[in-house]
Amino acid sequence: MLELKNLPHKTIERLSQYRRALLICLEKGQTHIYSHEIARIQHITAVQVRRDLMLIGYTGTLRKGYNVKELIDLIGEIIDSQEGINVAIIGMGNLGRALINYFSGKRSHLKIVASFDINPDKIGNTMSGVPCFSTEDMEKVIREKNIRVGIMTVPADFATQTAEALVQAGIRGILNYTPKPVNVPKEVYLEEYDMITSLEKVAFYVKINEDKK
Amino acid sequence: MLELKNLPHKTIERLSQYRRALLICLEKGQTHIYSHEIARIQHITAVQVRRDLMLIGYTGTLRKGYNVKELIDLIGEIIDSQEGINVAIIGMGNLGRALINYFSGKRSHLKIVASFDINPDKIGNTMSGVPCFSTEDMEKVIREKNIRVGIMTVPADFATQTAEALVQAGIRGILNYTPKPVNVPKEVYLEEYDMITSLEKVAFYVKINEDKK
DNA sequence: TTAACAATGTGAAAATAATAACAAAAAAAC
DNA sequence: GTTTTTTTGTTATTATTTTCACATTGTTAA
Ligand SMILES: NC(=O)c1ccc[n+]([C@@H]2O[C@H](COP(=O)([O-])OP(=O)(O)OC[C@H]3O[C@@H](n4cnc5c(N)ncnc54)[C@H](O)[C@@H]3O)[C@@H](O)[C@H]2O)c1
Ligand SMILES: NC(=O)c1ccc[n+]([C@@H]2O[C@H](COP(=O)([O-])OP(=O)(O)OC[C@H]3O[C@@H](n4cnc5c(N)ncnc54)[C@H](O)[C@@H]3O)[C@@H](O)[C@H]2O)c1
Repeated sequence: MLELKNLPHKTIERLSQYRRALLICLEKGQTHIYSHEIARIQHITAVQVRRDLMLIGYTGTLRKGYNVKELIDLIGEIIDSQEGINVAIIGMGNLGRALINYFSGKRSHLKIVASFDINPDKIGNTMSGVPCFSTEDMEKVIREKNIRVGIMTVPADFATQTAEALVQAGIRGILNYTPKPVNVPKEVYLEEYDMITSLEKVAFYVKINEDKK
Repeated sequence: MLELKNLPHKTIERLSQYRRALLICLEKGQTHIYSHEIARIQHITAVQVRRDLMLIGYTGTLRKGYNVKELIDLIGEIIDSQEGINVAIIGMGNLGRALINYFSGKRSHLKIVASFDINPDKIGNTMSGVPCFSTEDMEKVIREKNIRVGIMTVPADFATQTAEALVQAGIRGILNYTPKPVNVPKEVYLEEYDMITSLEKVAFYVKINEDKK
């Protein structure tokens, strides 16, 4: 039997990316796609693509490639939850607003249903259909709306207390965009990302490439 | 001799993260730190930390741990360029503005010195000290200001043409925040990041954790 | 009809990354 | 002054991820 939890982490990330690319193909009316076409879009090898699809048990057609629609649906069955997942954004500053704009309407199974802030000017407003609540009501709203994932975009100084409040409220996953790493119990899945790390990595390899010459 | 280009990619990322944490320690007046303290902050093991530091040839003091100041400086010597790197942001929308705010004054060796847009309302403005130019002048400005890294935050439909223009202008590294993967010649270092992939990954592991019960 | 081609699927190998195990040594405790 | 503790540094081992190599099989074309 296909054991989802044994799928490599990297495969999960790539499946999300494949689907993103496949959705564009579908829109353009493309019905089939070869592994090497997916590979070229994602800057990886065709073998890698085929192996990932093998891992999720999808079989293409020889010489025709993979059925775009079918593959999108299968990836959905693998990585999405049947019942969808409600998401909240904590901290309606620049980044929080940018994310709400970006996500709104993008993925049907991931719904941003609430945002939170401490600034009274923001509380009570609605942005792209997402209402902003006071952080004081966080636990109540999270439970009422069955929010399972929180995206943290508060100032770094508030990262720790925000994570604690989210855990307290029974959140199941946190995506932390503040540059302050936070601690959560092991049953809460945590993903952290700092844009400065990415930029420093790019800068490092630019340096290396220049030195090579 | 220490061969920088042989450092594992993951080590580079972690070095950036270690430094971020160390800078906070330094601010607090902490002079030394143990490998297990760094490890706990980053949610990794102490061995991993020691191994990374071994790879860059840094030696701590037995029982005192690592000298915070020294380690910050050494990481700088490894991952920063001597002369600093000038950076541009292309697309001054929500995300572009958020990034400029976030980066400004954060890292002395990475300087955002220009932004670009096609919207006449934005061209000519300055944000956090960063002037906004027309994309028509991109090649000229990039060469004049010796900009080597570009951060793409334009709408996805303009991703391809923006990447081409950057390459044309002689850029050396691109950090692509649009959800559209782009192609660049191999001498240009490319890093792509899509927030939806991160969110879908969190959602997937939340699902898996719930199924386990 | 048959040979060449172009694609998938996968076991085996290689590369990369993380962890375990432990020696060495300074500091602390006794 | 000796033993215990604690921490670093590093080799060996294990785990994970990617790539190679090639069998398989429809399709195209000679
Ligand atoms: N701007 C970026 O591009 C960027 C990039 C990466 C990471 N970050 C990080 O993301 C975070 C947000 O960045 P930003 O530019 O949006 O900052 P911002 O100052 O614009 O927004 C922060 C928001 O959080 C609210 N807030 C403050 N304390 C709060 C609390 N305890 N609970 C809930 N809300 C609270 C503020 O009222 C404000 O609306 C920061 O930690 C920043 O370092 C930002
Ligand atoms: N908002 C987010 O949180 C978020 C997150 C991840 C990725 N993204 C992606 O980042 C990109 C920007 O997102 P956003 O929310 O800032 O969008 P936005 O619409 O607010 O901003 C886009 C900006 O780019 C400018 N622009 C348009 N065409 C351009 C061109 N050819 N050259 C230069 N500038 C041009 C526009 O004038 C505008 O200022 C999008 O591709 C989006 O998918 C956004």
